[in-house]
Amino acid sequence: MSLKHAILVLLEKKPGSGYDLSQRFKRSIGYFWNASHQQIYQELKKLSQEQWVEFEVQAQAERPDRKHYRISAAGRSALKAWLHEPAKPERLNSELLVKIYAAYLADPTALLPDLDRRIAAHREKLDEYLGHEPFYLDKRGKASRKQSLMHLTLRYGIRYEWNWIEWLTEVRALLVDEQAPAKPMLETLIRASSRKTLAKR
Amino acid sequence: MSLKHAILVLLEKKPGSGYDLSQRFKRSIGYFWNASHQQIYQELKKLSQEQWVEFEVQAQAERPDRKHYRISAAGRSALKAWLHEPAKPERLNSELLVKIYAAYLADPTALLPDLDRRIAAHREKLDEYLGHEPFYLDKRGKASRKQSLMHLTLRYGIRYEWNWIEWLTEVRALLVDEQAPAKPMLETLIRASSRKTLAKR
DNA sequence: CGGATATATGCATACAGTTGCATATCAAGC
DNA sequence: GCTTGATATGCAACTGTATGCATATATCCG
Repeated sequence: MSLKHAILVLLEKKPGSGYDLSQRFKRSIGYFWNASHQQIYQELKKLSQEQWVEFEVQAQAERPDRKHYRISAAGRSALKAWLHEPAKPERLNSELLVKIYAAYLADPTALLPDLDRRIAAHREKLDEYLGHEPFYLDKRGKASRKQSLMHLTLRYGIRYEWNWIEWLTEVRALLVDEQAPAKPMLETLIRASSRKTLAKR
Repeated sequence: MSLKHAILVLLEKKPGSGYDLSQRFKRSIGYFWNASHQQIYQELKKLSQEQWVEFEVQAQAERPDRKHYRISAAGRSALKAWLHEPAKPERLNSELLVKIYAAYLADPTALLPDLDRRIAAHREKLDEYLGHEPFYLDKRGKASRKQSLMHLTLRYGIRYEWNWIEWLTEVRALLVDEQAPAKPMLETLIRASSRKTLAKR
């Protein structure tokens, strides 16, 4: 499980409450990890039982009390140890892909609402992420390794969203026009690049 | 949950045993859905309780008995109904990305074994998927909608693996050379393409 | 004045997915 | 002869994630 570690990383960068963390999951690192507030609160409880985080209650006038969490020394070394452990292979399970694979069973337009909703959602995220990038591009050259790594994770998010948009647009074209889509440029690139890497080996 | 529906789709295409299904998950549609044999057997049990699938036991000499499953009429209409329901938004959680985000805490080479393992795994899958594609390309023009849809899901798999390879290679370069990677061509394409779509709206 | 949204935390339950184990046969390789 | 791997199915226990509910205050908007 790495929700534990995702929380530890966030707290290592900056302490905060469960609520703060859920905002940060939504607003800043959503391009590689998502967590609901319930998961976060439960995980923080476990983490403080393990002594990997500490907290102090902050009473607030006219606002509910906050538990201000920060990572402990034990938590910090657990994080470092985790970085040296092998990661388990990613597992891809996409409901939408299953639907598209099965789409021949229904009429061609049945999936259009889903497709359009998803394309719009990915466009929105892409815009958001592209809006974050100038921050990193501005300080090129003088960027620290930490900054460069954060930038790369953002670029993963950009690639991911863009990939979905391109592909879903192809699928949409097939369902609407009832014909195979024109071969997009990227496909050619993929094949060219992969032939190169294949030749190299 | 769509493991249920993934199984129904597979049985709709071709009946078979739990073992057969686990092979098909591994070998043919792994580019969008993965399931372990335990999950499959449990799900098949539930599906036959719901009367969405039927089975007959086939005794085999010198091999364990098989349960040969096929989809029922009720299962087929459940599948069709499901196609018209909205899909829930995809949720992205990548352990490796969390590690890369946190990599500044350890020495730069700590993640290299993970990266190399993952790059090799994605290359292997990419090769496998590229090997499947000629089958679809050969019958272009005379391909049915069903075939085209299957082809598109394969292309998703190809894009997915390629995307990982490209990006992981950038990350590796940063960790090894301790410098920001050269801006790859794709990144430029992404930005160009997105500006177009932004302008269109 | 009512409804939506933001702040702030949490419990209980259900469902999904993983891990470890168990059983049984046969073929291939060392 | 022994191990490994493929065929074939399954239980039990555990971990992880999702869903629904509960509470409390304040602000913003119409």
